[in-house]
Amino acid sequence: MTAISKPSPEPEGSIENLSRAPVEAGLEPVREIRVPQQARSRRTRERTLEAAADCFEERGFDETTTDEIARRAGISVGSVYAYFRDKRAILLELLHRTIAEIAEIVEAGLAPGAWRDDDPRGSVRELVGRIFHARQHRPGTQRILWERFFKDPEFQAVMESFEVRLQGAIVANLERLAEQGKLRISDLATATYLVQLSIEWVSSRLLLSEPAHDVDAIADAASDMVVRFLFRDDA
Amino acid sequence: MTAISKPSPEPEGSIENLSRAPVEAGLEPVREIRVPQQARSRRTRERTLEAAADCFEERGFDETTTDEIARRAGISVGSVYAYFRDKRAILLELLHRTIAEIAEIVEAGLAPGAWRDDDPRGSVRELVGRIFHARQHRPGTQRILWERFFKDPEFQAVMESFEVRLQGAIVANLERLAEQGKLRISDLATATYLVQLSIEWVSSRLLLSEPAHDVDAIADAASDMVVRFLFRDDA
Amino acid sequence: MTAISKPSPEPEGSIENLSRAPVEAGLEPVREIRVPQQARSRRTRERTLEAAADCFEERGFDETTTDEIARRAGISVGSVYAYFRDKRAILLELLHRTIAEIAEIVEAGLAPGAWRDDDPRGSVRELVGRIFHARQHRPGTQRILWERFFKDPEFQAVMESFEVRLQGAIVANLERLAEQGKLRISDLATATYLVQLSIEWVSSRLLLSEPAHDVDAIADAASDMVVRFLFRDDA
Amino acid sequence: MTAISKPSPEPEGSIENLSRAPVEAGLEPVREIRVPQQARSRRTRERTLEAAADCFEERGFDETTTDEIARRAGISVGSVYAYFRDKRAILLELLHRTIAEIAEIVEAGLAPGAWRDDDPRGSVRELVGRIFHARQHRPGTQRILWERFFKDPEFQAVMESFEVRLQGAIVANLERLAEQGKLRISDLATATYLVQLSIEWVSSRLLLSEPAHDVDAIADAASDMVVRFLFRDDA
DNA sequence: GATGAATGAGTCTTCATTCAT
DNA sequence: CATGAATGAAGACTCATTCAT
Repeated sequence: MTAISKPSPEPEGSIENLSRAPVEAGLEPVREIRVPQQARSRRTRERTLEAAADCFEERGFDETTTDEIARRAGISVGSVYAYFRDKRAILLELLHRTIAEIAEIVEAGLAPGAWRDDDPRGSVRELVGRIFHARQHRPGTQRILWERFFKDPEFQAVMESFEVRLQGAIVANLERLAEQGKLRISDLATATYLVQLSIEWVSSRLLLSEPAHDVDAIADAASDMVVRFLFRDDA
Repeated sequence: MTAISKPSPEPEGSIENLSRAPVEAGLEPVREIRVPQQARSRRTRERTLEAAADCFEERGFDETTTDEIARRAGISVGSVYAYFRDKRAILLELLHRTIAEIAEIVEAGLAPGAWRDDDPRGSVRELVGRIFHARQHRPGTQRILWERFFKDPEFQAVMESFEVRLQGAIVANLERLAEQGKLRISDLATATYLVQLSIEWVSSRLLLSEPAHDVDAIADAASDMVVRFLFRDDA
Repeated sequence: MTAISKPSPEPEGSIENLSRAPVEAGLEPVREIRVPQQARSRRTRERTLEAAADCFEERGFDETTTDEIARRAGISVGSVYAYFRDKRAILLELLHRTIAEIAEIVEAGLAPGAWRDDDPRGSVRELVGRIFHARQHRPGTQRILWERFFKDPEFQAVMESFEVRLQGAIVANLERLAEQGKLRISDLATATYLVQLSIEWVSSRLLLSEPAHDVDAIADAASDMVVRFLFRDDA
Repeated sequence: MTAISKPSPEPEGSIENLSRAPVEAGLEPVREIRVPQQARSRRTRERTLEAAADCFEERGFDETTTDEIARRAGISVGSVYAYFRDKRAILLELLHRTIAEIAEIVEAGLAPGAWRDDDPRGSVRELVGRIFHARQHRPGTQRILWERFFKDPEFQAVMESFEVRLQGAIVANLERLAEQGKLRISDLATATYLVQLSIEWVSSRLLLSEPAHDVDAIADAASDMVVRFLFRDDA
């Protein structure tokens, strides 16, 4: 069984620490996690994250040992544990970074400049393109993150919170179109939920597949699906 | 679509931790896996599978020990290993069974009797309903299976091969409608791929969520999405 | 820091194992501790205890690794952990056994047959002799146990409960002598507390010392101290 | 009595885990331990000792990390190692200080002014009172020191050397009383050994106990025990 | 002088799997 | 056939100590 720490919020008390002074219960050790201030520190922390991402992608999360991460980062295990509570915390940070990167790419397609109310079709197509593009970034890491999604509530929560935010941004644009009478659907939230999950999943599955698929054709078709679902034909 | 049909016997190199078998390749230990003939044997094997499914759902695959499975099944570890090559083989069989159950439910909706060319909308809605229904069966196990899907190529292959079969069945029906000029799309394979993945994912995500969603409303909307994507308005 | 598990009564939940399925909190793994029924089992467990006692005496508790214990017992670490929750549990059992052995020797000196009301001096001297004798058994182990006494409340509690029992047995004899007017003290409990602690400590310290002391002379003197404290001169 | 005066510098072979110093004997690393001259240095060293004492009392010696000590003292780990060879050296200094404090209190009761040959009973009672009082100082630290006493020969040696000195001081007083024919015992050394150990132990055990005991009553009884053991009734 | 980043050997414990009884 | 005792490789994590800055 691989050692996995509990989702972060809770204090470490209930885990590991085997090492509990029987004499004085209640006082937890509270290992300090170093917050890098100097350049050397920051560099070490960064190298750890990169090395971990590489290892996770190559061998998987459970199959990667902290020793391997350290070796690959060219540092010692001790240093890994100076910056991260445990192995899971490293992946959790990779999740946050990955989502931030995806969000930046995708949400740019929903901003006023990018989204054009007068060309919903084009806007949808571009958004789909952005999502597909974002999912091509660090596919190995994204695979690991999906795997954790089903195992670890905190990972699930983080991903869902991003999805919700994204759906919110989409609904905001749709609401304007609704006022213009261009929409075919009335329950914007449900429709957006469906559309967002569908596009997300198709793009995620593409990154798992052998590159046999014609990604552009699929993006085109996906846009068609979304457009026909949401918009009146004369929109 | 990738559908690696890697025959079971080979140990999965990339899936460590699942079998700490001797490293020497070639000379397989050749432990005989019992194929139960008598009723009592079959019953024992069955109990083991049920016990394993319960354990996996409660604690997860990695977190379940073979001892727990044996204890829950009321047998000894040794007996577990008499019927299954290893722990992973148990989950693999659960995967096959789960897919068989889902397939039975879903493919019934594609059979001549159930699918009505004169009512594509209704047929789609019923199919969606069947998929949603199928995914509600043993949601815990399905969660575990998705988790493995991202870790283990064989699990991925098995699932994809079901998807391909399902898509084939859908395409078969669509082809008739295409001949009748009722379809809006031309690339049936791609469209079906999109539709199948989307519906599958939405239904899978519903089983992970708190039961806050209005499943019927989502099924309705999902049907709308599919119908508008595939069919001419006058179909 | 050496890993020490919490005193046994509490469930393992708050400790170690790291390995907690994040998905389903609350369900603890509960490693089964094997209760040996067959002869082979019992023998393995016994060998483990002996090996552990030897190791602890030679190197100390913290300095002994479970691997060393296993190696010395001629078994594998896994087997050690099959019979004992953790390293501390082994020492705890050694504590219980040691106390049982000491108790048997010492309490025999307080039984009706051994204790003679008509010869309090002789009875005290014999009791002191028994205590000194008992403390010479496995002195290395007793040293380790004293060390734990100051670190671990459960060890302290076990030892104190033996002391209390012993004091009770002494008081029972003194009460008869009190009725016969032979005692010089009135607060039997306090006097017994003093006497028991003093003799115990002197005998414990002797086992730590180089064998330079004249144990018999000290036992004689200790008896004198106790007798003069408790009994009238004409008793 | 054994009083091994092992000079500090040598690393204690049997006390592992206290110094993971290079194994090569002979070529000592010769890290300079700073002897503070200036007031600020002395203050820093002092703060470190206080911080360490606090930590040790709260969590125990093994459970306290040098980082914790440094943090609590408001300095860096490096500085701790500038003033102390290692963690053990800190506790060793606390031992010396504690003993010095106890000695001051107790030996004052044996000085000509305090000890009154014409009132042995009162003098004994006062001495017992002083010992009990001394043991109430920093009980947490004293608990840690007792724990080390059983683990570390140097700690044992230091404590025993104090005991020997104390016993010497007691014997010096008793010898005068012996000349006055007031003593009941002839082997002063043995008797003093017994008495010193007994009182020491009773007072030490009181500091471990819940404060349920009537300390004064116990001190009274302990004095009675000693007096009746040592002195003629008409003394 | 002081700092605190880095080191890495060392330990406990787990659990899939085997095989003697 | 079933049992369950035994195996032992493997891995996460700690922390005393050093030393470059």
